[in-house]
Amino acid sequence: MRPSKRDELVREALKVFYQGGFHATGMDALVVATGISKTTMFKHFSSKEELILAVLRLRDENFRNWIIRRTSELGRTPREQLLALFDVLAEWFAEPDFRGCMFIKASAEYQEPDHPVHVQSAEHKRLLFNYVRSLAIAAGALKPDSIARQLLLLKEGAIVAKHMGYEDDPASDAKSAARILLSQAFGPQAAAA
Amino acid sequence: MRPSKRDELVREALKVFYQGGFHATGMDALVVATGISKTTMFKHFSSKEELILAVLRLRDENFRNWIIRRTSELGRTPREQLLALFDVLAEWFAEPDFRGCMFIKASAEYQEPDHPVHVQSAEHKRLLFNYVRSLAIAAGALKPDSIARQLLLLKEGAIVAKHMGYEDDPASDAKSAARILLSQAFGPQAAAA
DNA sequence: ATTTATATGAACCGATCAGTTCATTTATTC
DNA sequence: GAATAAATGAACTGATCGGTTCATATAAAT
Repeated sequence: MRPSKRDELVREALKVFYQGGFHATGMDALVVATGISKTTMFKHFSSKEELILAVLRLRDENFRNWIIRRTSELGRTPREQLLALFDVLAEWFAEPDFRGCMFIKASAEYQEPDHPVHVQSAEHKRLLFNYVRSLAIAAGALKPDSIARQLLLLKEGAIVAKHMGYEDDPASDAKSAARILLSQAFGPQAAAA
Repeated sequence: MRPSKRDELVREALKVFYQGGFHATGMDALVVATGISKTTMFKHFSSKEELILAVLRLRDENFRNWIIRRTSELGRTPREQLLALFDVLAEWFAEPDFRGCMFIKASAEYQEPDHPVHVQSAEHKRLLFNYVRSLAIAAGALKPDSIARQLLLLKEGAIVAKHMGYEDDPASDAKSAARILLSQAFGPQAAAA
């Protein structure tokens, strides 16, 4: 079995759902957008929800790998990488097709706390937290969990602000706030990054 | 004209949309939930979208007034009120029916930047920013716009984290971060709040 | 009591929803 | 070239979507 059609469907559905939303995008719209027949779609996925879950899995993989790769490229030390998170954010915001965080939007459309889509969206945030915490630990932060949570609050806030469009450069605001928080996270006497 | 039915509809629709989402809540569901006939609904609002806009106007009024009142009650000085923002946030999160920010969710479902629902949701955030900035100015912050934006990034991030359920007490994390940012916002020599 | 405005129920509209059925076609593989 | 598997198009299901029509009923105001 060459799963190319299935993968192609998930890849294209990711784009369409990301731009158009989940409820607002019907399966027939996916047929038009992908050129894949509805029969084939429902042979690979027994429901729209399962397709959405597959899309979210791919998004998590792509997005998290990209974050890890770019922070590694932009920062030499773990502490620099923590700060570089917000430069990566700025790169993302600058993409012409930027439409906010797919997981925030997914959990906004599927609100019930134990809905599979909601649960899986939260899992992405936990995995990202694990990465940021590992950087904080490697950097020698006094309270790595705490600083990781705080930095990620800034990140989520910036994503929301950018997506809603009421702020011009939230990544820059988040970065300057992060710099202050980081300067406190290694003890009062620690040197700057 | 006694506009009681219209107001009653908007008040009830606010609850149902907030709990169930916009696309996922049909007009017939509102008929069941409110007991108001569909004929009457479309006599007051020419479309579902207009009803949603009226709901968002009410939400903005209620929510912003509540924030202003509670911060005033919890903090004596403007600077205390800036910090109290995050105690108000914690109160909100503790409400049993908490379901995140209605405006974040609305702009997640209506993504096009110039869609009326998206535009009006962003306007709510701007109005809230104006209030926080006025507190920062009254408190004598060096860069009131900057600190207001930073504090609001923490607020939005905390709302998202709480709604998605991947963090237990994001309001507390946001508050401790806010304390650090505030301590820098009045100059290196300024006393703590 | 009569006018005027507001609200009602229920049937109805065409469009779209997620999902199914089925006969046919296109590739792979041996 | 026969067998096997994957994909197709198109029609179809029943439910629901936002929104309309219309005749009736319920008020309040004069």
